[in-house]
Amino acid sequence: MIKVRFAPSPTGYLHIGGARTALFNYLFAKRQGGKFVLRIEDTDKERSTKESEQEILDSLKWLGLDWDEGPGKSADDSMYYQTKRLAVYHKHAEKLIAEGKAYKCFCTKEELDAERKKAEAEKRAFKYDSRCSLLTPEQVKAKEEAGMPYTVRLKVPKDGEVIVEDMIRGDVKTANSVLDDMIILRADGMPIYNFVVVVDDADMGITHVIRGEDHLSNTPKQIHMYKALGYQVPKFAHIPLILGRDKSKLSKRHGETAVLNYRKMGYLKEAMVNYLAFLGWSPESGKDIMAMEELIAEFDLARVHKAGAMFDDQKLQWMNGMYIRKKSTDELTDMCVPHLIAAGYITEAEAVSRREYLKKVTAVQQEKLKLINEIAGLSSYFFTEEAPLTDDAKKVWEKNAEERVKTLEVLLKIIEETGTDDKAKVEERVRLDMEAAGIKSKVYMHVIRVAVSGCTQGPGLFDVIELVGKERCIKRIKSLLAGN
RNA sequence: GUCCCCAUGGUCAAGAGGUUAAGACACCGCCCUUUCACGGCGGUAUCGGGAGUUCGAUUCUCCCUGGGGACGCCA
Repeated sequence: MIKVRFAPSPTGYLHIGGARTALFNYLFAKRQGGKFVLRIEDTDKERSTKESEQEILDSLKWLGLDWDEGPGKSADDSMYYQTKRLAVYHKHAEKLIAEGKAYKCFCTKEELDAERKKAEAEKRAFKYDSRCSLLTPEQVKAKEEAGMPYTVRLKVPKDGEVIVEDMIRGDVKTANSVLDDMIILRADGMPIYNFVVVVDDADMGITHVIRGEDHLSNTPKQIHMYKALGYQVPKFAHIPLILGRDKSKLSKRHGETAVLNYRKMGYLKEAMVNYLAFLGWSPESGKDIMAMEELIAEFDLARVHKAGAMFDDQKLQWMNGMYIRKKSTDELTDMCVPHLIAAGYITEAEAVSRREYLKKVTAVQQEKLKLINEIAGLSSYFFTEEAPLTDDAKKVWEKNAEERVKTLEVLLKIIEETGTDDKAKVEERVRLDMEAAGIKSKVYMHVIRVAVSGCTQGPGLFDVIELVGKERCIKRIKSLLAGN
C-alpha cells in the first residue's frame, strides 16, 4: 500500500509552496490508490501555534486536499502530533545510544557557535569534529553526574558515500566526509527534525517521501538515520521549488504567499489547484484546464520537472477567469455577495431580500470577471443612485456633442413610455427610434451607456438598462441633460 | 566558502539523436461585436557558452558560465 504524507510545521500560514507540495502528494496518493497522511511537525515549541495549525488545516480543506489519516480522522490523534510522541523518540534515541550508534555530546551551544563563526571567518565549512564520541564511559558518567547538559548525536560514517535514489533526480551521491554527526536530541530533550521525520515516516509506513527540493541536502543524513534505526529507506521524490520574480525561493517579499489570502483576493480553489499542479508538472495529454479528478487521473511523478518554476499570477488570473465562467449563477452569486457587502453596496439583509437582483448582476458580469473581488468595482453603478462619468466616459460625452442631447431625449421618451423591464422591447424601440431620428448606432450606443452607467464598458447595454431600472435611468439622463 | 541540484521564448512548458522546436499565459495585429470580456484567425519571441561522441546534437559526456538550494540544539 502506497502511503505519502504532508508534514507542515505549524509556525505560520500555509504558503503557496507548501500547498503545491501537499497537492503533489495528494495527487500521487489518489492516482496510485494509496493514502495521504497529514502530520503536524510541532517540535519547535517556540514558534508552533494552534492558530497556525488551524489555518493550515483550513487551507488544505479549501483546496480540497483532504487527508486519509491525521488530525480529526481518528479517535486518537496522538500519532499525528510530534509533541505527543516524545516518549517514542526518546526510546529510539536510547536504543541508538545503547547500540553505540549515537552518543551524548556535552559541547555547549556557545562553544559550537564560536567554532562555527571562526570557521566562517576562515572561509571553510564548519563541521563538528565528533570529539564527544571519544569520551570514555567514565568521562560521560562524570559529566552527567556533574549535571552538565548534553545533546545526543548520531554517528555518521566518515568514509564512503550515501546515494539518494530520487524518483525525479536520479541517483544523488554525497560523500560521507561532508556530513557531520547530527544532533538528534536537544539539550532540553526535544528531538530534532531530521530524527523525528525518519522515526515518524517509518512508524507510519510512509512509502514515498515527496517534498521540496530544499530538503534534498538533508536526505543523506536521513538515510543514515533510517539505517541506524534499522528501517527500510522509503522512495524519495524532490520536487522543484516555486520561485519568485527574481528566481529565488518564493517568499513573503515576493508578494502574497498565504494560500488563504488568495481566496480573499477572489481566486477560486479550482484555479489554484489547477495552476499549482502545473508548476513543475505537465500532463501528457497537453490539456491546460483540468479539474482535480483529471489531475488525479493523469498525475505522474516521472513527468515532474527538475528546474524551479516561477510563480506567475497572470496565468493564474487567466485560469481563474476560465473557472469563474464555468460556475453556476447561484454559486457565483454566493461568492460575490460578501464583496458587495464589504463595498457597502448591500446589507446582509439585502443579500437575501434582493437575491434575484444580485443573481442578475452576477450573471451579466460573469464573463468579465477574472477575480471575484472585481465584482464590486465593475458593478458600482448598479448599486448607487448617481453614476458620475469616468474620465473615459467624459471623453465619449464630449466627442458626441452634436448628437448627445437628441440621443438622450429620444431615450428618455422610450424609457418613460416602455419602462426598462422588457429589454427586448427597449432594444427594438431604441433601434427604431434612433434610426428615425437619424442617429447612428455607433453613436447612440456609446452615449446611452455613458449616460446610464457613467462608464464606457460593461455588460450588454440593454442588460445594463434593465438592471439600472426605469427610475434611475431617467434620473441619470435628466441630470446629464441638465448639466449640459 | 563547502556540498548538492538545475539550465528550451518574458512566464509555464512539450521534446528521449534526424521535428518547419508543440501548446498555454502575456504581448501585437485582424475578425466577431454597442463597449469590455469570451471566441476565432494570424504574428513577434526560445534550445547560455565551449569542447567532445556521432553521418547528424536542443537531446548523450565533460568543462565553463549562470541561477538556485542546503550547510542551526529551525522545519
